[in-house]
Amino acid sequence: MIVNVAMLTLTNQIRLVSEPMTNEAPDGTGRGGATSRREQLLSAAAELFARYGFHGVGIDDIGAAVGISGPALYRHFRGKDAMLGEMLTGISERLLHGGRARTVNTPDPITALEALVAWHVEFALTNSALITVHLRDLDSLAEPDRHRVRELQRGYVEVWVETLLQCRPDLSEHTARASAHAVLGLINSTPHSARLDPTRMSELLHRMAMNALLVERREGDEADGA
Amino acid sequence: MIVNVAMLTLTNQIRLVSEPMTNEAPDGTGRGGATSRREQLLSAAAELFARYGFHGVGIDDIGAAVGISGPALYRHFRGKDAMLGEMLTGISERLLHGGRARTVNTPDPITALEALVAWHVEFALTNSALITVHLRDLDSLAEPDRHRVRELQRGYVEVWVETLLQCRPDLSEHTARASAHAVLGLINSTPHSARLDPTRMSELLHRMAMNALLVERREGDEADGA
DNA sequence: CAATATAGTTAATGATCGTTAACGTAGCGA
DNA sequence: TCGCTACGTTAACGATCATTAACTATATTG
Repeated sequence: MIVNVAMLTLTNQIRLVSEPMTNEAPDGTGRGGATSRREQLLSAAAELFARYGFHGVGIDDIGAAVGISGPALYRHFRGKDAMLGEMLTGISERLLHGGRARTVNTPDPITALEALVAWHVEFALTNSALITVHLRDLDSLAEPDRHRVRELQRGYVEVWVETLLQCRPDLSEHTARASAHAVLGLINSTPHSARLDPTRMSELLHRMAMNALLVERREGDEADGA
Repeated sequence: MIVNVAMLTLTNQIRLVSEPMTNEAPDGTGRGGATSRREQLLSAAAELFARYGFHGVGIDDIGAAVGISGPALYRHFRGKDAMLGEMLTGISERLLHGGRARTVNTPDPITALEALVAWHVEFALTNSALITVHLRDLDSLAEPDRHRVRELQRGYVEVWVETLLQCRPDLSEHTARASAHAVLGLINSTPHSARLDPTRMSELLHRMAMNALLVERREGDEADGA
């Protein structure tokens, strides 16, 4: 339904002729250095989910994207839902831990905020498919995973809110949270954007984000209390 | 699959008991003043598509959301695809025409940019479901509609780029386009955001957007030429 | 009042899709 | 060499879902 039929059959042909039959890590858990089948599948699925949405991608499409066909996927994942779950919890954990790591032991709040912005910009530019899926298909997740992802997301936003409040004591917590969401939206727009080269794009997003966050506001912002 | 079963059956009951059987506009094209069935269906579908994605919503879910059941939808639309098509072309046209209308006959470029920001902020706050669908399900569109929507989107971004370039002659066109996308991402983040009350939210987004756009840059931005 | 258009209903159909079953094979350790 | 495991394959199953068919009721109109 998605890729052309030529590619479906061709990849199979190619696999039989030229592929050295996965000589990387012996175990299926992907502990080895080279990219295991699991990682190949997750990466391909992320790309497909980003473009067509979770429900718009079939198991056969995912398999075909890495040169295997259809149900072979069940040798590596418990199912299609499990792939999405692993994908989203993975990205959420990486974001949260990266954000935390970059804000502790900083000399002053502004430096911490700069580090946070730099971290998210770098992540979004490097993993744009994951960013798209994480914005798009969270509600396609089954309950145990969805709750976990939401908690991780909340924690990540909390890192932003705390850092921002230290830079801007004039803001209410509500306003700081809304500002954080807005700037994350700005940075996460990269997948849809006409991109410059990575260096310029990174600089541009960084500067826009900092200036959006550090605007001086006039009187009466935190009047709404709780 | 989406709404609970109780609601599905209950709405049917309620319809039989209390609904005055659509006494608004006589024609099905929705020319009348009150909301016609078509508009009810479009609105409900937008909400559902926004939350679950186009492929995640069934025809029965859409019908149930307005108190009719399943295939009754085909009395108003040629199919599910046609609903999405109408939804996305509609929103894209409204955005483009609104943007154009607000930038002609402005005294100076900065005022035009303010008007553009105000327009998009107002639109995004008022139609957050449509914004989400339009970011999310464009690729679920069949070919004639998709092309049209993309052209309208491109035109809208072009309005932003032209206005921004008048305010910021120091920017290259590439940089202006990337900036426009980024600010649209900032404003479009509203659906995912912990919202303040509309007035404060609107002010916050407006101020953040203007400051993101009107940052003074240091030397050497437009050096990349074409 | 008959006729017709409008807007519903339920049942059936056909395609798609996730998942499982049954089976094959290459590599490897005892 | 004998099995065991990892990793594929294709075929079948069952559910879901968009769409169509067949039918009903209400309201307007000549």
